[in-house]
Amino acid sequence: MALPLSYYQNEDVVFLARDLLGKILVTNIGGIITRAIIAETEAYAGEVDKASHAYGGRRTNRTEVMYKSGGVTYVYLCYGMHNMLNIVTGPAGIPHAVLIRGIILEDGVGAARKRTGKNLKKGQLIEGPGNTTKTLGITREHNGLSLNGHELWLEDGGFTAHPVNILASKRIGIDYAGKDALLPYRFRLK
DNA sequence: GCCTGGATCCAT
DNA sequence: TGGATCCAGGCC
Repeated sequence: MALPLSYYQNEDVVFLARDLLGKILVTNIGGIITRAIIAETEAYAGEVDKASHAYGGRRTNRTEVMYKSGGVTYVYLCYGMHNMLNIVTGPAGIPHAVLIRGIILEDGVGAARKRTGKNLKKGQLIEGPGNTTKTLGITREHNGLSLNGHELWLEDGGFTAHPVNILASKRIGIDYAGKDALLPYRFRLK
């Protein structure tokens, strides 16, 4: 069962970034199902967060999807080669997003091996947002998809991470964000 | 229209 | 530590 869209409309993006740990992320790419547990996330707090693409209310073709009502994907290209998957959260007009930075591969190992060229195993931790999308078969073609659809969705039924099993730290690769670079918005399962 | 650099990854 | 690779966003 996919999580209801109402789940994503919580205004507290930092809460959601933590809560998404342990949830199951499922892709159906051309009929091939891949399932993985979310193991690492980062919160991007919309207009007030210097690290966010929507900082200062920036509204462009790329960021437009961030302003939608929570429960859609935001996928963009980074460094000319890596697709980055975000979950848009919050009510319409509030451009919050959660970056998925790491997963634990559960099902669809064969497809994941083919996509990555690596000898991946069930239960293996996949680190890094670029590696995450590559493993799951996500590209920019999956930008703006509803998480209520048939290609990409989340399920409960992984587990709910206990606070003592969550590591909070500052975010990666956003040194340009000044003070905001120090915010403890990165969450990992221990 | 041009230029800069990036929410990365991997080999060196 | 640097190269891959390309486009968004800022500035002219």
